[in-house]
Amino acid sequence: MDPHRLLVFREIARAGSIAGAARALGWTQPAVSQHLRHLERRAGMALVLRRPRGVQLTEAGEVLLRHADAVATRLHAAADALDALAHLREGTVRLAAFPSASATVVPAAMSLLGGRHPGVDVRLREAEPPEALDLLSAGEADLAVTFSHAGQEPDDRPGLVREAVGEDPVLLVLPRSHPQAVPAGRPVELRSLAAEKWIAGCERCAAGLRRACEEAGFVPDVRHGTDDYVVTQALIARGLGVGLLPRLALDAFTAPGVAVHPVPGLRPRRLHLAHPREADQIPAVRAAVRALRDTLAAPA
Amino acid sequence: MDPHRLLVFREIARAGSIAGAARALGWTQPAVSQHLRHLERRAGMALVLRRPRGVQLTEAGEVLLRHADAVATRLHAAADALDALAHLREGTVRLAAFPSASATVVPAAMSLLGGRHPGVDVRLREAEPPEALDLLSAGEADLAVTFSHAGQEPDDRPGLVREAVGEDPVLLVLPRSHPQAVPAGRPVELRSLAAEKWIAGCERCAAGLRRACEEAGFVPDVRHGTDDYVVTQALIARGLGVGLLPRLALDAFTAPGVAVHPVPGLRPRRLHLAHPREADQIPAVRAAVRALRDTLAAPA
DNA sequence: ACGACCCCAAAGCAATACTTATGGCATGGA
DNA sequence: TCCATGCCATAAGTATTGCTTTGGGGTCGT
Repeated sequence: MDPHRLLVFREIARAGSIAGAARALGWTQPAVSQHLRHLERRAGMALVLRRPRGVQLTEAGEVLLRHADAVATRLHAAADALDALAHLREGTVRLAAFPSASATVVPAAMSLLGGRHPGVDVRLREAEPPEALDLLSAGEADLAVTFSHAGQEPDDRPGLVREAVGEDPVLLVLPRSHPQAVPAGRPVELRSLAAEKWIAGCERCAAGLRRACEEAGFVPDVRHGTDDYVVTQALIARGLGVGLLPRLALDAFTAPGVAVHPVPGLRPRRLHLAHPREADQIPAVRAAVRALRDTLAAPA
Repeated sequence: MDPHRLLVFREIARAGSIAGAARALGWTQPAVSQHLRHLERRAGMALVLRRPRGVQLTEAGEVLLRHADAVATRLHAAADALDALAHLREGTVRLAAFPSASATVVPAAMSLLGGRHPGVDVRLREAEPPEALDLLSAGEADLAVTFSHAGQEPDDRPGLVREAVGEDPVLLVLPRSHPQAVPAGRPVELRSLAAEKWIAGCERCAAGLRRACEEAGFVPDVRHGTDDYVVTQALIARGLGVGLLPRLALDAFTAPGVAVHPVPGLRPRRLHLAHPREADQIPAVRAAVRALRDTLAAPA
């Protein structure tokens, strides 16, 4: 049952004649006539009776017409649904982002996106960069916000593309009672902290810390490790060590008992968006990328 | 939204890969690839993500798939419905027949048809031949049982075809008390009734009567006219006249007070089936024609 | 009786759809 | 590491399909 012919048949029924259908379709009369002939041959019976002023549907024709109408309705519905997705009246983006971004720039970007395209739905899933890329590879996420520390080669995965969207300065976090914590906000050289006990973050952040210390000429004495920046600050506030935290984490939360200081020469971590190579052919994803770009480009 | 491509897309989704869909369809891989490309171009966005082991549907692809499934289901339903009509598991025949046939051969034929094809539904409408042909021309009936009296040219209408299916002898009906009514069933010459009062049937039957009398050498004295054979016999039984009635009418009903006699040389009326020219391309009509033919060919 | 309007059939041409041929990319095993 | 395999895309060629052209028959109005 060729669906194209079915739609032609629908035009015949609507026009009441083959010639009328041809006019409606912008074709010649024999073109429509042939389609009808093929349909009738496949059906094994007459679908219309040829009368002087046009055609009249047989019972089979009436039956077929109902199905043709249903098909046509579905086709229109399909086109409308795609149109809604194309024009961002609908759509879903499954977004994976690391915690400190999920608490800061991502909500801001979601808000921006929601203002631009109210119909687009974002589903956020918190994931550290490696897991986030896993989600992309597995097809369980459409878009990921990731970071990589200075000197680290961000992992490239087949099929995924990465876009640098900004930097996130890494700052020194001291106990408020620390001798170097005054005056507030003064730059502190890393090498002056060679004797401190350190609290490292996640594996990738710990690697970033070690590399920075190595460049400063010492090996850090890492006593504790946690990828939770609230925990890190709690430890620091109690004087159990010092640490490095990116600004996004501190934007999300700064403990009362800690002091934050810039470290001259300490390179920021770089922020990335990642998604499957063809995902920028998905309007909702493209819009989400734009919203995240715009948010990250704007001054904090 | 080209429905053919939509079905190809459905195969892609089912197979999980373009190459798999091509195998399922018996095509080469680029053929399917091109269909998908066209769909995506018209949609304005990606419908699948190309991955090393196949493709993964995007949100738009999932949406489209649902519509494609609905379309495919409808197409199958349409094919099934036509198949049911083609194989006479379903179907309707709108039959028009004149009264005396409606009371005799038509019920018999309907019963025969019902035994052969229980799913086929016959809707009978009683109509004298001219009206029956009108119904055919107007598309309000599919098949008509008509008659024409000897010497009458049966009216041919454009677009309709006629088939002779038998004869119906015309018999003389006398009051039982009539002098010529004994012995029962003896042949009676028409000219011996020249002095009688006559009761005529419908217009066409009255014309048949006049013609028969003319051939017998007299003009009948027509006192009453009715196309109802029960009324006719009631009048005859009361001695208000004599008349001619076809055997089908008498098969349907014979009044107690009348006697029936053959008339030598009186030509029978001819029975016809009529239908639109292409209506024999309708299985249910064809089956009804066969049933009527078989019934009329069989001995009463 | 003619012209207008339906319809069908056959043959020609052009757009579409599929094939062939080739290359890129990712995965898995020798 | 490299080759083999399976996925995909692109480009060009071919063949079918689908539409047009042309010609002819029938019915209905003026």
